Amino acid sequence: MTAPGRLSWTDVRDRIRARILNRTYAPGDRLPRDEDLALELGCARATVHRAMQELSQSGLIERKRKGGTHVRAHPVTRATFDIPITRREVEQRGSRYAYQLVSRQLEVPPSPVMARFGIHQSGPMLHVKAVHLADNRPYIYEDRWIDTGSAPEILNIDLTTQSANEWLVLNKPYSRVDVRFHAIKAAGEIARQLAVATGEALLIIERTTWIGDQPITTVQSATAPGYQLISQG
Amino acid sequence: MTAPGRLSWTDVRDRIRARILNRTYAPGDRLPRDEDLALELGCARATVHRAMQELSQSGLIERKRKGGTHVRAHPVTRATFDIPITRREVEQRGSRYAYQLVSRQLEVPPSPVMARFGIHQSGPMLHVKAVHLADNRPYIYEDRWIDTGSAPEILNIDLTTQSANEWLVLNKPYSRVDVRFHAIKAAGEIARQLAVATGEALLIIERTTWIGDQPITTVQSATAPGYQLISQG
DNA sequence: GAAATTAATATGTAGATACTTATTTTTGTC
DNA sequence: GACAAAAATAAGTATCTACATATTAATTTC
Repeated sequence: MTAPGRLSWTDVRDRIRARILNRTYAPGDRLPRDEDLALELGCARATVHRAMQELSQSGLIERKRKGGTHVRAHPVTRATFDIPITRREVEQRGSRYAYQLVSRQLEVPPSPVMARFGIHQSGPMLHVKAVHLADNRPYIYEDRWIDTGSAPEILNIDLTTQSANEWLVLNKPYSRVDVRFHAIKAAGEIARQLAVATGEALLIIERTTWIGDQPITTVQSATAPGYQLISQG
Repeated sequence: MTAPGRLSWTDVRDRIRARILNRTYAPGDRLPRDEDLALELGCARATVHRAMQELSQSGLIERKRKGGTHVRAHPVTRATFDIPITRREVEQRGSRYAYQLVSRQLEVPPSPVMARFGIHQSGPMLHVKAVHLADNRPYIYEDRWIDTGSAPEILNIDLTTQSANEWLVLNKPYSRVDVRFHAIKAAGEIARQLAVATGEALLIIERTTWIGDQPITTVQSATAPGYQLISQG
Protein backbone atom coordinates (compact mmCIF):
# COMPACT_ATOMS: atom_id res chain seq x y z
CA MET A 1 0.00 0.00 0.00
CA THR A 2 2.79 2.39 0.91
CA ALA A 3 6.53 2.62 1.11
CA PRO A 4 7.57 0.07 3.74
CA GLY A 5 8.03 1.53 7.19
CA ARG A 6 5.72 4.38 6.42
CA LEU A 7 2.29 4.45 7.97
CA SER A 8 -0.75 4.82 5.79
CA TRP A 9 -3.92 6.30 7.23
CA THR A 10 -5.51 2.84 7.27
CA ASP A 11 -2.63 1.63 9.41
CA VAL A 12 -3.16 4.51 11.77
CA ARG A 13 -6.89 3.84 11.82
CA ASP A 14 -6.30 0.19 12.64
CA ARG A 15 -3.81 0.98 15.36
CA ILE A 16 -6.08 3.45 17.06
CA ARG A 17 -9.02 1.12 16.68
CA ALA A 18 -6.95 -1.64 18.25
CA ARG A 19 -6.19 0.62 21.18
CA ILE A 20 -9.87 1.29 21.60
CA LEU A 21 -10.65 -2.39 21.35
CA ASN A 22 -8.06 -3.36 23.91
CA ARG A 23 -9.18 -0.48 26.11
CA THR A 24 -5.96 1.46 26.06
CA TYR A 25 -8.51 4.12 25.30
CA ALA A 26 -11.68 3.09 27.13
CA PRO A 27 -15.23 4.29 26.47
CA GLY A 28 -15.47 7.95 27.45
CA ASP A 29 -11.70 8.46 27.46
CA ARG A 30 -10.08 11.34 25.72
CA LEU A 31 -7.54 10.46 23.05
CA PRO A 32 -4.28 12.35 22.59
CA ARG A 33 -4.34 15.29 20.20
CA ASP A 34 -3.93 14.45 16.54
CA GLU A 35 -0.57 16.15 16.56
CA ASP A 36 0.77 14.11 19.45
CA LEU A 37 -0.45 10.88 17.91
CA ALA A 38 1.20 11.88 14.65
CA LEU A 39 4.43 12.54 16.49
CA GLU A 40 4.22 9.27 18.39
CA LEU A 41 3.39 7.19 15.34
CA GLY A 42 5.76 9.04 13.09
CA CYS A 43 3.39 10.36 10.48
CA ALA A 44 1.79 13.63 9.47
CA ARG A 45 -1.13 15.14 11.31
CA ALA A 46 -3.16 14.92 8.11
CA THR A 47 -2.75 11.15 8.18
CA VAL A 48 -4.03 10.92 11.73
CA HIS A 49 -6.85 13.25 10.78
CA ARG A 50 -7.87 11.00 7.91
CA ALA A 51 -7.87 7.97 10.19
CA MET A 52 -9.89 9.78 12.85
CA GLN A 53 -12.43 10.84 10.30
CA GLU A 54 -13.08 7.22 9.44
CA LEU A 55 -13.34 6.15 13.06
CA SER A 56 -15.69 9.01 13.73
CA GLN A 57 -17.92 8.04 10.84
CA SER A 58 -18.08 4.45 11.95
CA GLY A 59 -19.42 5.61 15.29
CA LEU A 60 -16.44 4.60 17.40
CA ILE A 61 -15.24 8.05 18.44
CA GLU A 62 -16.58 11.59 18.69
CA ARG A 63 -14.58 14.68 17.86
CA LYS A 64 -15.06 18.30 18.78
CA ARG A 65 -12.99 21.33 18.10
CA LYS A 66 -10.94 22.17 21.12
CA GLY A 67 -12.81 19.48 23.01
CA GLY A 68 -10.61 16.85 21.46
CA THR A 69 -11.37 13.27 20.53
CA HIS A 70 -13.26 10.91 22.81
CA VAL A 71 -14.12 7.26 22.61
CA ARG A 72 -17.89 7.05 22.45
CA ALA A 73 -19.18 6.35 25.92
CA HIS A 74 -22.20 4.50 24.63
CA PRO A 75 -21.10 2.40 21.71
CA VAL A 76 -23.62 1.57 19.02
CA THR A 77 -23.72 -1.04 16.34
CA ARG A 78 -23.83 0.94 13.13
CA ALA A 79 -25.09 -0.90 10.09
CA THR A 80 -25.64 0.30 6.55
CA PHE A 81 -28.23 -1.08 4.18
CA ASP A 82 -28.50 -0.64 0.44
CA ILE A 83 -32.01 -0.83 -0.90
CA PRO A 84 -31.83 -1.21 -4.67
CA ILE A 85 -34.55 -0.83 -7.26
CA THR A 86 -36.78 -3.87 -6.82
CA ARG A 87 -36.35 -5.04 -10.40
CA ARG A 88 -32.62 -5.09 -9.98
CA GLU A 89 -32.85 -6.83 -6.64
CA VAL A 90 -34.92 -9.60 -8.17
CA GLU A 91 -32.70 -9.95 -11.22
CA GLN A 92 -29.58 -10.11 -9.11
CA ARG A 93 -31.05 -13.01 -7.22
CA GLY A 94 -31.24 -14.71 -10.57
CA SER A 95 -35.01 -14.58 -10.74
CA ARG A 96 -37.26 -13.34 -13.49
CA TYR A 97 -38.77 -9.99 -12.68
CA ALA A 98 -42.32 -8.95 -13.42
CA TYR A 99 -44.46 -6.13 -12.26
CA GLN A 100 -48.15 -5.53 -12.04
CA LEU A 101 -50.03 -2.31 -11.41
CA VAL A 102 -52.88 -2.82 -9.00
CA SER A 103 -54.40 0.62 -8.82
CA ARG A 104 -53.64 4.22 -9.59
CA GLN A 105 -55.73 7.17 -8.58
CA LEU A 106 -55.58 10.75 -7.39
CA GLU A 107 -56.64 11.06 -3.78
CA VAL A 108 -56.15 13.28 -0.80
CA PRO A 109 -53.79 11.29 1.44
CA PRO A 110 -55.06 10.22 4.86
CA SER A 111 -53.40 11.84 7.82
CA PRO A 112 -50.95 8.98 8.61
CA VAL A 113 -49.51 9.47 5.14
CA MET A 114 -49.27 13.23 5.57
CA ALA A 115 -47.61 12.62 8.92
CA ARG A 116 -44.86 10.66 7.21
CA PHE A 117 -44.12 13.71 5.13
CA GLY A 118 -44.37 15.92 8.18
CA ILE A 119 -47.23 17.96 6.75
CA HIS A 120 -50.73 18.57 8.06
CA GLN A 121 -52.67 19.20 4.91
CA SER A 122 -52.27 18.38 1.30
CA GLY A 123 -53.99 18.44 -2.04
CA PRO A 124 -54.57 15.19 -3.89
CA MET A 125 -51.57 12.97 -4.46
CA LEU A 126 -51.12 10.06 -6.83
CA HIS A 127 -51.85 6.86 -4.97
CA VAL A 128 -50.28 3.83 -6.62
CA LYS A 129 -50.46 0.20 -5.57
CA ALA A 130 -48.37 -2.41 -7.34
CA VAL A 131 -46.91 -5.88 -7.01
CA HIS A 132 -43.38 -6.86 -7.90
CA LEU A 133 -42.95 -10.52 -8.78
CA ALA A 134 -39.94 -12.81 -8.77
CA ASP A 135 -40.38 -15.90 -10.94
CA ASN A 136 -44.11 -15.18 -11.07
CA ARG A 137 -44.44 -15.22 -7.32
CA PRO A 138 -45.30 -12.05 -5.42
CA TYR A 139 -42.16 -10.53 -3.97
CA ILE A 140 -43.05 -7.07 -2.76
CA TYR A 141 -46.36 -5.28 -2.61
CA GLU A 142 -45.98 -1.53 -2.53
CA ASP A 143 -48.48 1.10 -1.52
CA ARG A 144 -47.17 4.48 -2.62
CA TRP A 145 -48.14 8.12 -2.53
CA ILE A 146 -46.52 10.57 -4.91
CA ASP A 147 -46.63 14.35 -4.54
CA THR A 148 -47.68 15.59 -7.95
CA GLY A 149 -46.34 19.01 -7.06
CA SER A 150 -42.73 17.84 -7.01
CA ALA A 151 -43.14 15.05 -9.58
CA PRO A 152 -45.86 16.17 -12.03
CA GLU A 153 -44.34 14.11 -14.85
CA ILE A 154 -45.46 10.94 -13.11
CA LEU A 155 -49.00 11.68 -14.26
CA ASN A 156 -47.94 11.07 -17.85
CA ILE A 157 -46.04 7.88 -17.18
CA ASP A 158 -47.71 4.62 -18.11
CA LEU A 159 -47.48 2.82 -14.81
CA THR A 160 -48.79 -0.43 -16.25
CA THR A 161 -45.46 -1.03 -17.99
CA GLN A 162 -42.97 0.80 -15.79
CA SER A 163 -43.02 0.74 -11.99
CA ALA A 164 -43.24 4.00 -10.11
CA ASN A 165 -40.40 2.64 -7.99
CA GLU A 166 -38.07 2.53 -10.93
CA TRP A 167 -39.20 5.74 -12.56
CA LEU A 168 -38.85 7.72 -9.38
CA VAL A 169 -35.47 6.35 -8.41
CA LEU A 170 -34.07 7.09 -11.84
CA ASN A 171 -35.76 10.43 -12.40
CA LYS A 172 -36.48 11.98 -9.04
CA PRO A 173 -33.40 11.93 -6.90
CA TYR A 174 -34.01 13.10 -3.37
CA SER A 175 -32.00 15.12 -0.96
CA ARG A 176 -33.36 13.41 2.15
CA VAL A 177 -34.75 10.00 2.88
CA ASP A 178 -36.31 8.44 5.92
CA VAL A 179 -36.28 4.66 6.13
CA ARG A 180 -37.94 2.55 8.76
CA PHE A 181 -38.59 -1.12 9.29
CA HIS A 182 -41.24 -2.90 11.22
CA ALA A 183 -43.35 -6.03 11.09
CA ILE A 184 -47.08 -6.52 10.51
CA LYS A 185 -49.53 -9.35 10.19
CA ALA A 186 -50.68 -9.90 6.63
CA ALA A 187 -54.31 -8.93 6.17
CA GLY A 188 -56.75 -7.57 3.62
CA GLU A 189 -55.29 -6.30 0.39
CA ILE A 190 -51.69 -6.94 1.39
CA ALA A 191 -52.37 -10.62 2.08
CA ARG A 192 -54.40 -10.92 -1.10
CA GLN A 193 -51.82 -9.28 -3.32
CA LEU A 194 -48.90 -11.18 -1.83
CA ALA A 195 -50.97 -14.37 -1.97
CA VAL A 196 -50.21 -15.27 1.61
CA ALA A 197 -52.43 -16.40 4.44
CA THR A 198 -53.93 -13.78 6.70
CA GLY A 199 -51.79 -13.53 9.81
CA GLU A 200 -48.51 -14.23 8.08
CA ALA A 201 -45.67 -12.08 9.50
CA LEU A 202 -44.29 -9.61 6.98
CA LEU A 203 -41.32 -7.27 7.07
CA ILE A 204 -42.36 -3.76 6.09
CA ILE A 205 -39.96 -1.25 4.59
CA GLU A 206 -41.24 2.29 4.72
CA ARG A 207 -39.42 4.96 2.76
CA THR A 208 -40.18 8.65 2.47
CA THR A 209 -38.20 11.06 0.31
CA TRP A 210 -37.98 14.81 -0.03
CA ILE A 211 -36.18 17.19 -2.31
CA GLY A 212 -35.31 20.07 -0.04
CA ASP A 213 -38.45 20.48 2.07
CA GLN A 214 -40.71 19.30 -0.69
CA PRO A 215 -42.21 15.80 -0.32
CA ILE A 216 -41.64 13.49 -3.26
CA THR A 217 -42.95 10.09 -2.36
CA THR A 218 -43.65 7.77 0.51
CA VAL A 219 -43.95 4.06 0.05
CA GLN A 220 -44.81 1.17 2.27
CA SER A 221 -43.32 -2.02 0.86
CA ALA A 222 -44.67 -5.27 2.22
CA THR A 223 -42.16 -8.02 1.57
CA ALA A 224 -43.04 -11.65 0.95
CA PRO A 225 -42.61 -14.04 3.89
CA GLY A 226 -38.99 -14.99 4.43
CA TYR A 227 -37.62 -11.72 3.08
CA GLN A 228 -34.39 -10.62 4.78
CA LEU A 229 -32.57 -7.33 4.78
CA ILE A 230 -28.82 -7.78 5.07
CA SER A 231 -26.29 -5.14 6.04
CA GLN A 232 -23.43 -4.08 3.82
CA GLY A 233 -19.86 -5.03 4.81
CA MET B 1 -17.16 28.31 7.11
CA THR B 2 -14.41 29.62 4.87
CA ALA B 3 -13.05 32.84 3.48
CA PRO B 4 -15.82 34.24 1.28
CA GLY B 5 -15.50 33.41 -2.39
CA ARG B 6 -13.49 30.34 -1.59
CA LEU B 7 -15.06 26.94 -2.00
CA SER B 8 -15.04 24.47 0.85
CA TRP B 9 -15.24 20.76 0.16
CA THR B 10 -18.86 20.73 1.32
CA ASP B 11 -19.66 23.39 -1.27
CA VAL B 12 -18.01 21.29 -3.93
CA ARG B 13 -19.88 18.22 -2.75
CA ASP B 14 -23.19 20.05 -2.90
CA ARG B 15 -22.51 21.44 -6.34
CA ILE B 16 -21.58 18.09 -7.79
CA ARG B 17 -24.51 16.46 -6.08
CA ALA B 18 -26.79 19.10 -7.56
CA ARG B 19 -25.42 18.31 -11.00
CA ILE B 20 -26.15 14.66 -10.47
CA LEU B 21 -29.64 15.44 -9.22
CA ASN B 22 -30.43 17.69 -12.17
CA ARG B 23 -28.92 15.13 -14.50
CA THR B 24 -26.09 17.25 -15.80
CA TYR B 25 -24.32 14.05 -14.90
CA ALA B 26 -26.85 11.26 -15.47
CA PRO B 27 -26.71 7.70 -14.10
CA GLY B 28 -23.83 5.88 -15.72
CA ASP B 29 -22.13 9.07 -16.92
CA ARG B 30 -18.49 9.71 -16.37
CA LEU B 31 -17.63 12.84 -14.45
CA PRO B 32 -14.72 15.10 -15.37
CA ARG B 33 -11.39 14.34 -13.76
CA ASP B 34 -10.89 15.75 -10.29
CA GLU B 35 -8.25 18.07 -11.65
CA ASP B 36 -10.53 19.52 -14.31
CA LEU B 37 -13.33 20.02 -11.82
CA ALA B 38 -10.89 21.72 -9.49
CA LEU B 39 -9.82 24.01 -12.30
CA GLU B 40 -13.39 24.74 -13.30
CA LEU B 41 -14.57 25.42 -9.77
CA GLY B 42 -11.44 27.24 -8.76
CA CYS B 43 -10.23 25.09 -5.92
CA ALA B 44 -7.51 22.55 -5.22
CA ARG B 45 -7.71 18.96 -6.38
CA ALA B 46 -7.61 17.83 -2.75
CA THR B 47 -10.82 19.72 -2.13
CA VAL B 48 -12.57 17.97 -5.00
CA HIS B 49 -11.14 14.70 -3.77
CA ARG B 50 -12.62 15.23 -0.32
CA ALA B 51 -16.01 16.02 -1.82
CA MET B 52 -15.88 12.97 -4.08
CA GLN B 53 -15.00 10.75 -1.18
CA GLU B 54 -18.18 11.78 0.58
CA LEU B 55 -20.34 11.29 -2.50
CA SER B 56 -18.77 7.91 -3.04
CA GLN B 57 -19.48 6.87 0.51
CA SER B 58 -23.09 7.93 0.26
CA GLY B 59 -23.51 5.62 -2.71
CA LEU B 60 -24.09 8.28 -5.35
CA ILE B 61 -20.93 7.78 -7.37
CA GLU B 62 -18.30 5.13 -7.96
CA ARG B 63 -14.62 5.86 -8.40
CA LYS B 64 -11.85 3.79 -9.85
CA ARG B 65 -8.23 4.54 -10.45
CA LYS B 66 -7.68 5.43 -14.03
CA GLY B 67 -11.30 4.49 -14.72
CA GLY B 68 -12.45 7.82 -13.38
CA THR B 69 -15.61 8.75 -11.56
CA HIS B 70 -19.04 7.57 -12.64
CA VAL B 71 -22.53 8.28 -11.45
CA ARG B 72 -23.91 5.00 -10.18
CA ALA B 73 -25.94 3.42 -12.94
CA HIS B 74 -28.19 1.60 -10.52
CA PRO B 75 -28.89 3.99 -7.71
CA VAL B 76 -29.61 2.56 -4.29
CA THR B 77 -31.21 3.98 -1.22
CA ARG B 78 -28.51 3.81 1.41
CA ALA B 79 -29.65 3.99 4.99
CA THR B 80 -27.67 3.79 8.20
CA PHE B 81 -29.01 2.44 11.46
CA ASP B 82 -27.58 2.79 14.93
CA ILE B 83 -28.42 -0.05 17.25
CA PRO B 84 -27.59 1.02 20.79
CA ILE B 85 -27.29 -1.05 23.92
CA THR B 86 -30.83 -2.05 24.80
CA ARG B 87 -30.68 -0.49 28.24
CA ARG B 88 -29.73 2.83 26.77
CA GLU B 89 -32.37 2.59 24.08
CA VAL B 90 -35.05 2.07 26.70
CA GLU B 91 -33.76 4.82 28.94
CA GLN B 92 -33.59 7.29 26.10
CA ARG B 93 -37.24 6.66 25.35
CA GLY B 94 -37.83 7.80 28.90
CA SER B 95 -38.79 4.36 30.17
CA ARG B 96 -37.53 2.41 33.12
CA TYR B 97 -35.20 -0.37 32.11
CA ALA B 98 -35.13 -3.81 33.63
CA TYR B 99 -33.57 -7.05 32.59
CA GLN B 100 -34.23 -10.66 33.32
CA LEU B 101 -32.11 -13.70 32.62
CA VAL B 102 -34.18 -16.58 31.31
CA SER B 103 -31.57 -19.27 30.89
CA ARG B 104 -27.86 -19.79 30.62
CA GLN B 105 -26.14 -22.99 29.64
CA LEU B 106 -23.23 -24.44 27.74
CA GLU B 107 -24.35 -26.24 24.61
CA VAL B 108 -23.11 -27.21 21.21
CA PRO B 109 -24.85 -24.79 18.87
CA PRO B 110 -27.23 -26.22 16.27
CA SER B 111 -26.15 -25.89 12.66
CA PRO B 112 -28.20 -22.77 11.83
CA VAL B 113 -26.28 -20.96 14.54
CA MET B 114 -22.95 -22.24 13.28
CA ALA B 115 -24.01 -21.17 9.80
CA ARG B 116 -24.42 -17.62 11.00
CA PHE B 117 -20.80 -17.66 12.08
CA GLY B 118 -19.81 -19.31 8.84
CA ILE B 119 -18.42 -22.40 10.57
CA HIS B 120 -19.32 -26.06 10.25
CA GLN B 121 -18.43 -27.40 13.62
CA SER B 122 -17.93 -26.03 17.04
CA GLY B 123 -17.41 -26.95 20.63
CA PRO B 124 -19.95 -25.88 23.24
CA MET B 125 -20.87 -22.20 23.37
CA LEU B 126 -22.64 -20.25 26.05
CA HIS B 127 -26.32 -20.07 25.19
CA VAL B 128 -28.08 -17.18 26.93
CA LYS B 129 -31.72 -16.20 26.77
CA ALA B 130 -32.91 -12.99 28.37
CA VAL B 131 -35.68 -10.42 28.35
CA HIS B 132 -35.23 -6.66 28.35
CA LEU B 133 -38.14 -4.73 29.81
CA ALA B 134 -39.30 -1.15 29.39
CA ASP B 135 -41.56 0.03 32.22
CA ASN B 136 -42.01 -3.57 33.26
CA ARG B 137 -43.29 -4.63 29.88
CA PRO B 138 -41.25 -6.98 27.68
CA TYR B 139 -39.37 -4.99 25.10
CA ILE B 140 -36.86 -7.33 23.51
CA TYR B 141 -36.30 -11.04 23.95
CA GLU B 142 -32.82 -12.12 23.00
CA ASP B 143 -31.51 -15.56 22.22
CA ARG B 144 -27.75 -15.40 22.17
CA TRP B 145 -24.77 -17.68 21.58
CA ILE B 146 -21.34 -16.66 22.81
CA ASP B 147 -18.08 -18.24 21.70
CA THR B 148 -16.26 -18.99 24.93
CA GLY B 149 -13.03 -19.22 22.97
CA SER B 150 -12.98 -15.53 22.12
CA ALA B 151 -14.85 -14.36 25.22
CA PRO B 152 -13.94 -16.73 28.06
CA GLU B 153 -14.48 -14.01 30.69
CA ILE B 154 -18.21 -14.19 30.06
CA LEU B 155 -18.28 -17.45 32.01
CA ASN B 156 -17.42 -15.53 35.18
CA ILE B 157 -19.92 -12.75 34.67
CA ASP B 158 -23.10 -12.85 36.71
CA LEU B 159 -25.65 -12.63 33.94
CA THR B 160 -28.55 -12.31 36.35
CA THR B 161 -27.55 -8.74 37.14
CA GLN B 162 -25.82 -7.61 33.98
CA SER B 163 -27.01 -8.39 30.47
CA ALA B 164 -24.70 -10.18 28.09
CA ASN B 165 -25.70 -7.54 25.55
CA GLU B 166 -24.20 -4.79 27.66
CA TRP B 167 -21.16 -6.68 28.83
CA LEU B 168 -20.23 -7.74 25.33
CA VAL B 169 -20.73 -4.36 23.73
CA LEU B 170 -18.60 -2.70 26.36
CA ASN B 171 -15.95 -5.37 26.67
CA LYS B 172 -15.80 -7.31 23.43
CA PRO B 173 -15.59 -4.90 20.55
CA TYR B 174 -15.72 -6.59 17.21
CA SER B 175 -13.97 -6.01 13.95
CA ARG B 176 -16.86 -7.20 11.80
CA VAL B 177 -20.58 -7.34 12.24
CA ASP B 178 -23.38 -8.77 10.19
CA VAL B 179 -26.85 -7.38 10.80
CA ARG B 180 -30.07 -8.61 9.27
CA PHE B 181 -33.74 -7.95 9.73
CA HIS B 182 -36.73 -10.10 9.09
CA ALA B 183 -40.17 -10.82 10.48
CA ILE B 184 -41.58 -13.88 12.20
CA LYS B 185 -44.79 -14.98 13.82
CA ALA B 186 -44.57 -15.09 17.58
CA ALA B 187 -44.66 -18.64 18.87
CA GLY B 188 -43.42 -20.83 21.69
CA GLU B 189 -40.87 -19.34 24.00
CA ILE B 190 -40.64 -16.04 22.14
CA ALA B 191 -44.37 -15.42 22.47
CA ARG B 192 -44.31 -16.51 26.10
CA GLN B 193 -41.38 -14.33 27.06
CA LEU B 194 -42.65 -11.28 25.21
CA ALA B 195 -46.11 -11.93 26.63
CA VAL B 196 -47.77 -11.63 23.25
CA ALA B 197 -50.32 -13.82 21.49
CA THR B 198 -49.09 -16.60 19.28
CA GLY B 199 -49.12 -15.41 15.69
CA GLU B 200 -48.25 -11.81 16.48
CA ALA B 201 -45.87 -10.32 13.88
CA LEU B 202 -42.45 -9.49 15.32
CA LEU B 203 -39.47 -7.69 13.88
CA ILE B 204 -36.32 -9.73 14.35
CA ILE B 205 -32.86 -8.19 14.54
CA GLU B 206 -30.09 -10.70 14.05
CA ARG B 207 -26.54 -9.67 14.78
CA THR B 208 -23.35 -11.67 14.50
CA THR B 209 -19.92 -10.36 15.42
CA TRP B 210 -16.37 -11.50 14.87
CA ILE B 211 -12.97 -10.33 15.96
CA GLY B 212 -10.79 -11.06 12.99
CA ASP B 213 -12.03 -14.46 11.85
CA GLN B 214 -12.95 -15.52 15.34
CA PRO B 215 -16.68 -15.63 16.16
CA ILE B 216 -17.70 -13.67 19.23
CA THR B 217 -21.45 -13.76 19.51
CA THR B 218 -24.62 -14.10 17.51
CA VAL B 219 -27.93 -12.88 18.83
CA GLN B 220 -31.46 -13.03 17.61
CA SER B 221 -33.46 -10.20 19.16
CA ALA B 222 -37.22 -10.48 18.96
CA THR B 223 -38.74 -7.06 19.41
CA ALA B 224 -42.10 -6.37 21.00
CA PRO B 225 -45.01 -5.67 18.62
CA GLY B 226 -44.94 -2.16 17.23
CA TYR B 227 -41.17 -1.85 17.41
CA GLN B 228 -39.72 0.30 14.64
CA LEU B 229 -36.18 0.74 13.43
CA ILE B 230 -35.53 4.24 12.15
CA SER B 231 -32.65 5.32 9.95
CA GLN B 232 -30.13 7.93 10.98
CA GLY B 233 -29.65 11.31 9.28
C1' DG C 1 -3.05 -12.13 -34.77
C1' DA C 2 -2.32 -13.31 -29.97
C1' DA C 3 0.33 -12.46 -26.03
C1' DA C 4 3.30 -9.86 -23.43
C1' DT C 5 5.46 -5.55 -22.44
C1' DT C 6 5.32 -0.62 -21.95
C1' DA C 7 3.31 3.78 -21.58
C1' DA C 8 -0.31 6.78 -20.22
C1' DT C 9 -3.73 8.25 -17.00
C1' DA C 10 -6.94 9.27 -13.08
C1' DT C 11 -7.53 8.46 -8.57
C1' DG C 12 -5.24 7.45 -3.99
C1' DT C 13 -1.99 8.64 -0.43
C1' DA C 14 1.55 11.22 2.39
C1' DG C 15 3.57 15.28 3.88
C1' DA C 16 4.27 20.28 4.78
C1' DT C 17 2.38 24.71 5.69
C1' DA C 18 -0.77 28.18 6.82
C1' DC C 19 -4.90 29.66 8.36
C1' DT C 20 -9.94 29.09 10.42
C1' DT C 21 -13.28 28.11 13.78
C1' DA C 22 -15.55 26.33 17.69
C1' DT C 23 -14.93 25.83 22.40
C1' DT C 24 -12.84 25.95 26.73
C1' DT C 25 -10.00 28.18 30.04
C1' DT C 26 -8.09 32.00 31.90
C1' DT C 27 -8.03 36.49 33.14
C1' DG C 28 -9.78 40.85 34.28
C1' DT C 29 -13.43 43.85 35.88
C1' DC C 30 -17.35 45.18 38.44
C1' DG D 1 -18.50 35.77 43.43
C1' DA D 2 -20.58 36.70 38.92
C1' DC D 3 -20.00 38.03 34.41
C1' DA D 4 -17.66 39.44 30.42
C1' DA D 5 -13.58 39.81 27.61
C1' DA D 6 -9.35 37.77 26.04
C1' DA D 7 -6.20 34.03 25.32
C1' DA D 8 -5.29 29.37 24.35
C1' DT D 9 -6.28 25.14 22.18
C1' DA D 10 -7.45 21.22 19.16
C1' DA D 11 -9.77 19.97 15.37
C1' DG D 12 -11.20 21.53 10.60
C1' DT D 13 -10.07 23.28 6.08
C1' DA D 14 -7.44 24.62 1.92
C1' DT D 15 -3.41 24.40 -1.00
C1' DC D 16 0.86 22.62 -2.96
C1' DT D 17 3.98 19.09 -4.00
C1' DA D 18 5.44 14.59 -4.79
C1' DC D 19 4.83 10.05 -5.47
C1' DA D 20 2.01 5.38 -5.50
C1' DT D 21 -1.15 2.32 -7.60
C1' DA D 22 -4.49 0.35 -10.37
C1' DT D 23 -6.25 0.14 -15.02
C1' DT D 24 -6.68 1.00 -19.52
C1' DA D 25 -4.58 1.81 -23.95
C1' DA D 26 -0.85 1.41 -27.03
C1' DT D 27 3.00 -0.88 -28.65
C1' DT D 28 6.10 -4.34 -29.38
C1' DT D 29 7.39 -9.10 -29.91
C1' DC D 30 6.82 -13.71 -31.22
